[in-house]
Amino acid sequence: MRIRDEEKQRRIKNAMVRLILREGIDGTSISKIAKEAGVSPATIYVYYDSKEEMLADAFREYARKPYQYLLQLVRPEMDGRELIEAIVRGCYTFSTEHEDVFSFVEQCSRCPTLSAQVCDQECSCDILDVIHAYQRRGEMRCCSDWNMGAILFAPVRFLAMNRHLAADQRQLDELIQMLQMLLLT
Amino acid sequence: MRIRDEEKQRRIKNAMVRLILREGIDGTSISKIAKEAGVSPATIYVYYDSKEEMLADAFREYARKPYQYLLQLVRPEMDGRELIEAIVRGCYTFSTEHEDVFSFVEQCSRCPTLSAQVCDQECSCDILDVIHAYQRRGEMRCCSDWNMGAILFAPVRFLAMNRHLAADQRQLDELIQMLQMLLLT
Amino acid sequence: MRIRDEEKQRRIKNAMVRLILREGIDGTSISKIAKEAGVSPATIYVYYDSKEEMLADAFREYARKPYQYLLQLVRPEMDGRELIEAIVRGCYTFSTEHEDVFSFVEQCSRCPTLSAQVCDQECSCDILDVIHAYQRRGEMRCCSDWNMGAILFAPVRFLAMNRHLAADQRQLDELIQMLQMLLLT
Amino acid sequence: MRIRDEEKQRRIKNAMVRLILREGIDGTSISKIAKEAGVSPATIYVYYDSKEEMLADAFREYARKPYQYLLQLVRPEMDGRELIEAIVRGCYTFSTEHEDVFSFVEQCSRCPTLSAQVCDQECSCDILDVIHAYQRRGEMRCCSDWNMGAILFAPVRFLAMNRHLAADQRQLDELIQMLQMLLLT
DNA sequence: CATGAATGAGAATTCATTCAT
DNA sequence: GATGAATGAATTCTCATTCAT
Repeated sequence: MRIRDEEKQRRIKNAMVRLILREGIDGTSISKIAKEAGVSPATIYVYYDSKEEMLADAFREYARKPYQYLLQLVRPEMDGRELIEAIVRGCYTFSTEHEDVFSFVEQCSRCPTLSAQVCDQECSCDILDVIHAYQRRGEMRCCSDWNMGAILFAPVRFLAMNRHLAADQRQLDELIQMLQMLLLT
Repeated sequence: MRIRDEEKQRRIKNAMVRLILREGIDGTSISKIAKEAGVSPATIYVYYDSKEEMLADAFREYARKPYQYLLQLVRPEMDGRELIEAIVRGCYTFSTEHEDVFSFVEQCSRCPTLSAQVCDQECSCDILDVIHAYQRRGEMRCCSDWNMGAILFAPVRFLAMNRHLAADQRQLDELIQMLQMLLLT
Repeated sequence: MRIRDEEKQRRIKNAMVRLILREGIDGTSISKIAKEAGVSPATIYVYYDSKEEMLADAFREYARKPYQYLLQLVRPEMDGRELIEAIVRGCYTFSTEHEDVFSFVEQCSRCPTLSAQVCDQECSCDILDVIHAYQRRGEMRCCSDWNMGAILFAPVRFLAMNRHLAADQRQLDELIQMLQMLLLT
Repeated sequence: MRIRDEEKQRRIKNAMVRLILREGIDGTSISKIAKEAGVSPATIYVYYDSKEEMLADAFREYARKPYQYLLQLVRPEMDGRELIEAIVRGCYTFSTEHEDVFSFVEQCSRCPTLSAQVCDQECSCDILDVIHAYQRRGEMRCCSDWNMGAILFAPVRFLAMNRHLAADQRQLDELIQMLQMLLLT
């Protein structure tokens, strides 16, 4: 018996995400994914019951990725100012270094048939917990988690999305400054 | 004769946008659109050369819609505080009252094969001009247009997107307050 | 607009029935049918929503055919003896002259996913009505319709099915004689 | 070791027959059979070279079953009247108690790619031999074996097939009476 | 012997588009 | 201009079978 190959499943997922970056969800078919991953289309159905399920599964996994990335960056010794910079800059860096994952998650979260799979709030809860500590210590302004997420992540993602037209480092620096102004006490 | 034609083209566009809200771009086919619009698939090709072109055309048109909606709301006699409230609340209201258009634009702007069709900056230029006036008068903080757009529109859209999980009026009020704090001088 | 072609639908049905005679229901695919009918596989879906529906529709139509064939053969001036001969011999002749339809109906009526589509009793009701008249006149033995059908049609179909191994004219003559003996008064 | 093997082969066959009752020959695949039997698809190929061969083998085995069942029922001390009743009623009972086998054999014998595997005449030869004895003793009417089979088995199978619509015990009693009338001397 | 993984071939069906009227 | 019919190409997914362990 051939043993189930975790690495092959990874290859399939990666191929899918890469393709969706290039051609969009609606331009990405099972057979293209199979070709990109170097497996047979039928093999994909060894690992997933349907295309829908494959997308949902990857969405659920990758939606956490940017927040996990941020968690690695924040250090307890940072003050509030540094925290905000780390988060916003980290968010931007992730989007550029993993633009496939970034684009994939952005597309999925707007897709009506997929968006229900993931609650952004839940994905960001760990990083929100970090922020809660700063809020309790009076270093950061208090507001609802939804607004904290909205303010901290949405604008920088907007910049990242338009980075080819617009954003350079100065843009990002300015945004960081503004958010520090707004969120620090 | 001419009137009837444009009315039909509108029906097609509306049907498309409605469908894309329900089933996503990749679940929306020409024949489904035709059925939803009550016309023959062939009729769609009287008005558009291809599906791609139809999407692009609608994207170009609808991307301006939320900003046109805002322009109607702002009045010269508003002060900065009122302007920000009008914009943010208007943005939210548009998303709920025209959720098909909102979802359509969100999906298209994340789709790699469509996003190049539209520069958000250009769509928002009129409302940005209004803001420029406030900035010149010293009523609003100066920052790059990209960041102004990022801060003013992205967070409220995030709330609108998650409105079924999260956002109620209080959430929105809080966001408005924060943005007033940040952007007023 | 091209006009809907009844003759094309006929060609599709005929192709299907011919193929099912040669290769059985489970050896008959849409693309084989399309090839046999000289149309594109997609064209079949202009006329039917699914393979299942196509089979069901044809089954419903063809299940009546052998009984309609019999109705043509029986004449009011026949006596009971002649009636039975006409029916049994007609049943056999139909099976040989339209072996595709015969085989198709036999296969469908044994298939669990199709058999519910057709009630044999209903298909044979006209010929049963003819028999009822003979029964009322005392020319034929009375029994339930189900048993009349069972006795009149099932044995001759069995012979027809095995005609390559077994049945010749003498066999059929013998069967007719026996049924006359049994059913005449 | 040997015993375990045969038990597994039996499980596979039973699973196949059960499935074919539920979903028909064309809805029954190797992997469904494997799942139903609780083995791996590959295991099936330990016992059979191909799906075709598996079907053919089972058909050859099961086609004899109803006649073996009848043989158990007939007793030398029966007179002709009792014999006919035993056969017809037995035939019916078998169809209800082993409806999977009954449906399987009915389906296979109508399937053009399988029917050649089995000659019904050969399967029924033992029970026909019993009847021959009664014929030689003058207790039963003489006719060809094909017609004897046609008359004795086909009608009751027809009733069994339609048992949910039609046949109850009274129906069966009537049929038995008619066949006694016809076949006894 | 037994197996889950793997797959080329093919299944049913849908797609975007064109045709003929 | 408008249409339902028609279709080649592509879609998702399943199949019978083989592989490697």
